[in-house]
Amino acid sequence: MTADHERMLREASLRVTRPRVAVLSAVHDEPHADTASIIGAVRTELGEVSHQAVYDVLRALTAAGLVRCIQPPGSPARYESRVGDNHHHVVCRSCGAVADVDCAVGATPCLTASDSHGFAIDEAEVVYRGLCPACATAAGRSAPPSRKESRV
Amino acid sequence: MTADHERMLREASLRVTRPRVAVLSAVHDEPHADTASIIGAVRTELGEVSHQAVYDVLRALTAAGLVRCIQPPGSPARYESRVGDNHHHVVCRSCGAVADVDCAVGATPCLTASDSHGFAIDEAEVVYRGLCPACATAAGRSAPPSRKESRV
DNA sequence: AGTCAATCTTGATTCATTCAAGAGAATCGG
DNA sequence: CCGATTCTCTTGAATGAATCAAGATTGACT
Repeated sequence: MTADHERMLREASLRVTRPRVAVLSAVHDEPHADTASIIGAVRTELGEVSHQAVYDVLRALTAAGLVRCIQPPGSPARYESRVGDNHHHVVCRSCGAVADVDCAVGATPCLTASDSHGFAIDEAEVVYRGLCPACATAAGRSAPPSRKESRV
Repeated sequence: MTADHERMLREASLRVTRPRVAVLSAVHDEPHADTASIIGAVRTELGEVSHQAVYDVLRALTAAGLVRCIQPPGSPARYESRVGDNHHHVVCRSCGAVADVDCAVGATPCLTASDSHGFAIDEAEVVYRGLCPACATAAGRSAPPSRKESRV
């Protein structure tokens, strides 16, 4: 429902425009979508929209805290709507799929650096790497599938 | 001391060429150097060397486990010579400086995800973000940081 | 030395992202 | 409701990292 998204924009003191609502919907509909997928989804809904607009919107939404940007190496930027909680990501080495991973229960061990070299650390992001179920079984018998889209 | 680096290459079954020795030296001399810096260092030592050669060499060295590639968001790829131990990195939000951070607890505590969604996780990389000492003091008196809450 | 395969050079290309300038639209005070 | 203001979108071009392709060199082994 777009009414929710409109309200989210207003509450974040952002102007409500159709590209913004569409981008927000796209990120909610397909978590971990990369920029190209988002542009595609927005254009499916609204017709032609400039990629520049999508980039601007994503930046504004990220700055407002409505979406979160993750940048896995070897993949374009991806966005997700889960914000404000402490969760990380696992990225498939083979196909690039991304899934959410809640932080290991307990004391968040890795967030306590032993020697911070004087850095004022305020955030830590953990990226797990491995094989997704599909690629793991595929690798067991033949060549793994080539890189494709993110899938929850 | 190029003799050591030559030996490292031979022990990894890699051909010993001047570009390779120079790249290996550069990575050892300047930890966390980005690709452009490495190209610069190599050219300072050898004269003109194609960037393609440096890319190829870095890939070969990474595959052989002689160097490690880290890819902080918003920065080109960086390389370091510390391999085989479990350590992570802290990246300055302001200037992009990178420093090593030893994992606080035990050997590989970060590999314990609470729910792996069936992924076969074999590695975890932790990226801490914050301000380096220089940028922290600079931000203290001039432009104050506009950062949001520190969500771990 | 001679041979072969790995490596480097040259040059072009892809891709994600950003920059710049102007047209257009959302919000707010009247 | 309406105009003014400011933010947002469109258009078009540019940047920068990294990759691809083809041919020339060169290291390693016999």
